[in-house]
Amino acid sequence: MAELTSNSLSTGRPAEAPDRAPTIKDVAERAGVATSTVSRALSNPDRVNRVTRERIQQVAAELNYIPSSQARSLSSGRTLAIAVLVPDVTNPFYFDIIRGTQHQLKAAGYTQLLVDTEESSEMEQDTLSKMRRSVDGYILAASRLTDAQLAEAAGSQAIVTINRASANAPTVVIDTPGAVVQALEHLTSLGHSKICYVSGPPTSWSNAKRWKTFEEESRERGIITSRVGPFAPKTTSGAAAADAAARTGATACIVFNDLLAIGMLQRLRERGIRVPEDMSIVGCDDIFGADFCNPPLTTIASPIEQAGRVAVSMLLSQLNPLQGATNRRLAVMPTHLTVRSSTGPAPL
Amino acid sequence: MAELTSNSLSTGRPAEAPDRAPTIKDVAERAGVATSTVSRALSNPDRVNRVTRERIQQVAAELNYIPSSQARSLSSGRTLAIAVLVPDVTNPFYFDIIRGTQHQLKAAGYTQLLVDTEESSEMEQDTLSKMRRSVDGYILAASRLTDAQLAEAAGSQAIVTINRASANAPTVVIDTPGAVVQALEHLTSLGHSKICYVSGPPTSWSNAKRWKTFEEESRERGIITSRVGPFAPKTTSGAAAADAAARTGATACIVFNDLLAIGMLQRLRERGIRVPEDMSIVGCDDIFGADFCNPPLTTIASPIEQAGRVAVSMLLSQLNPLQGATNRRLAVMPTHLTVRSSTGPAPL
DNA sequence: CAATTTTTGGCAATCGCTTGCCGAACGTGT
DNA sequence: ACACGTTCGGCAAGCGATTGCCAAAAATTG
Repeated sequence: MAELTSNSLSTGRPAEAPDRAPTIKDVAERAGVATSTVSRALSNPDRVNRVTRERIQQVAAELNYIPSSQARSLSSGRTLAIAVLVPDVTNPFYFDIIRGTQHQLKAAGYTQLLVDTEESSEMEQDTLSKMRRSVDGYILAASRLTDAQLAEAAGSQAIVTINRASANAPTVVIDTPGAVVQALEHLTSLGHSKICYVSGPPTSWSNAKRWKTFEEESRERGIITSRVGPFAPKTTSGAAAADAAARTGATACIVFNDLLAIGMLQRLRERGIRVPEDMSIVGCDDIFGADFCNPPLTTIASPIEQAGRVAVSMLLSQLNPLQGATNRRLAVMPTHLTVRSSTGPAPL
Repeated sequence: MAELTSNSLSTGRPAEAPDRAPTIKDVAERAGVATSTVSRALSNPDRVNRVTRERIQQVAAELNYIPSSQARSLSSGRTLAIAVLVPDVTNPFYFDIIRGTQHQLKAAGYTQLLVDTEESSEMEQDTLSKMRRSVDGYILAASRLTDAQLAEAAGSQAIVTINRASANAPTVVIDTPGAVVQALEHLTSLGHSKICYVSGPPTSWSNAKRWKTFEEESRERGIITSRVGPFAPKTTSGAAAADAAARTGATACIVFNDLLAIGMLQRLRERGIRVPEDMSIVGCDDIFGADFCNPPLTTIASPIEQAGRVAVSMLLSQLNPLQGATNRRLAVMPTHLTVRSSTGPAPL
């Protein structure tokens, strides 16, 4: 990088463009070809003779030429950027999704635009419309949109959702039913028969899904269910959640997510309700912190980072329909119950 | 959004552009003016008559016109995008920085490009050069660059660093010396006289800074110091760190960051070393989880989100030098010691 | 009311790159 | 050698904005 100034000096005449970033034109001139040839050599290598191509590539490298993504997308129509919308960047659940998408996008030469929609469907919609010109597609993690909104959006742009099934867009979800069943069996085998579901945000699809499965499966097993909430998916909502759950007389709770569960843990301890002796707690997501909270949380784990990666590949295959690719519309990530210390035998 | 199709129908003739996003030209035609006027009406309102401007704005709204950021930046030279580079998106320490920058950038009409540099200075450099055409500036959180690299980069582009002082770029740092002094006083007042510093990554500026202050201040107070490490700033490195620290015979540790400290907590518990009875631990950063780990961590807290915000405003004022703005080159965020349960009286 | 200044809006060049189209050069089969 | 199919590289027209320059219109002034 540093040597290229000296490099242009070595051409004989002083460097023409002292500082300004080199453009395709600079490369073309220096290589003695037209800009169109440079363009092709760089982005459509087969279209140009090998020796020409190599010369151009060499010159480009010497000049440290980097094509302007703006100019490129202006003329080509593709931006090579994908927006990833998450309800809350500080929620650890999304960390791994973000990392997963980031990895996969970068590998494919795309840029990731991360947007925090602050749990607001308005903001989500707004972003969707404001960014439509600047990205090729969207990944919506835990979208708060209604079905209708989602359908409309998916009609005009490439979208993949995570943890939000929809008939209109490809989706990657985690296997909630399977997960709930595992949790339920774990709890019943420990002797619990009165179990409470601690509900997350009303606009959350996965919350609805979890509750539904929980209720159905519980009925089948003759478990007495109750439900409290909704609560915001934050540790700070845990106190209220814990109090509400304690009142129901349940001996175990399945909690919408780990954030809430961890908050509950703290509150229960304050109130002298022992976990798991008096009350068992099962969380969801196995987020950062679930393993070192007190007590460590039994929780439903899932390969979240992979979910992000899968979402990206689904989106990209939607954007660049390859030959033999069977466009998957749905991916279900497996789950497993990670048992730690927040669950134990039911009190007598 | 939905009404605009019907809107164009109501003009009498069928909608001209059925689907394609409306361009400035569409707006111009519909409003009966030239594109240049539309451009001005929208981004330089004083340059155009009030009634014309309002008509244009109305038409733009009807059409749901959104200017193409690519086209805009091609001609104007500004991208209205800022890249934020962090060493590890899944490190909770950066969450709040990210959220802070995101907020502030959005408020100023900028787009945030988040990049995970994976603790690698090569990747950081690479990003810096690859993105130079697509962003107006960079925020480097905990940069791993050398001084020389940083200086070079800062020479050709707008940069603000966080937690990395540099003569060449404006910086926001947290008040490490103050923090270390607080921690030290806390520990000495509890009777500790042999304290170990648990070191983070060798390329981390704040690590170096913390160690330096620790050593100096300890010397003044007659404390016997030791140092172990370096360790990667992850909970998984905590085990090795704990073992190493235990060997030193120190009764208290000041740990590079909370991630590492939390990992140590787990290991110490496994080994039956009680915290704080046998060993006191002080972390840094007060990240998510520091309050609910076991035992809750005494740590040095700092307004991280605000650091992100400040960094953004420093960067923006660098980009758009306002009139009376005294361009600050350095912002120091205050710190305070949050005492929880991981520190206690020194063993006899 | 003429002269001058200020507003206001349009023209057209430009930003850097992609791509459809075309012609030159180069093989090939007969 | 001739007609024909390929390959390769250049020309030039955009992509959708911004902006310097200019002229028409309006406002101000003496």
